[in-house]
Amino acid sequence: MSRNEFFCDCNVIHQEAVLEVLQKMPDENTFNRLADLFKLIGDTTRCRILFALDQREMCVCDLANVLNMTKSSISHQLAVLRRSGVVKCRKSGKEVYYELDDDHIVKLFEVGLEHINHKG
Amino acid sequence: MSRNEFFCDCNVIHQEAVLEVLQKMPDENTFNRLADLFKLIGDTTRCRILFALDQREMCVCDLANVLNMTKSSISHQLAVLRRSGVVKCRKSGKEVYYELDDDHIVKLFEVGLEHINHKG
DNA sequence: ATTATAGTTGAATATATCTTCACTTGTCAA
DNA sequence: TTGACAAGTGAAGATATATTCAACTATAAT
Repeated sequence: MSRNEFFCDCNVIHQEAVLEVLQKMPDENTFNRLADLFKLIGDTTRCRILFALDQREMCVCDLANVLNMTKSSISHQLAVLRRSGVVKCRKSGKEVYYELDDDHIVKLFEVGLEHINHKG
Repeated sequence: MSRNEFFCDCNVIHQEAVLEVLQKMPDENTFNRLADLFKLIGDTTRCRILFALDQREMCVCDLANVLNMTKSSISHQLAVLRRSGVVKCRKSGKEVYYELDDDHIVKLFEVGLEHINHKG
């Protein structure tokens, strides 16, 4: 096989391996959404927000105190989480209360914690 | 309660909620490691590499062809994955074969895929 | 030995993203 | 109606990170 049949800057070592795996690979969109999901929880601040909201519903000010960060910073991150559909909110007077809106997030945390407790 | 007992730029709305959640929160190190884990798989390229390696062991050149990217780019990302202990490699002649070295990664993928299939 | 190739690596550029700051909005209380 | 405060937001600055490019190493084949 010549290198030009594939799109990399090298020769193909194992053609059948490449083709076999290519067939099994999900499409680009799936990977983008998967990576976006993990990127979403791949930030210390958002991790802590989600963990806190898994304990109980909280308003922005409470979260700011729990995380020891400014309301503005928390609010920006909550907007990200809201847009991604992993948290939802309800307004009550001047306050806005947030809670988790996704069971999978908790599962991901559990598996993630297993991982880091298992490793050094 | 005065605002100065807490560290945020606002008053505390629900003191007991804050204290209760604070008690349940893991320490900083745990969140850093958790976020780092998710950040690790929160990248399209690394997602695809890990997915491919979950199908079978592959060398760098094969991976480059599967992902349609340069060897250099793949190699950089493999170094990241190696340092984090989620892949391991063995050398054979001129080639270096990589494989998954972490069961949790596959579990995380499964839960992640459930999530994105469940949502729109 | 020389050449070709698989793989790694450092530096640089480009891009994404997190926090801060200043301002705005909406709601409650006086 | 005015003041206070919770929350949201756009812009800016700072930081992190992904890919490219150009060496460089190591191995195999001639």
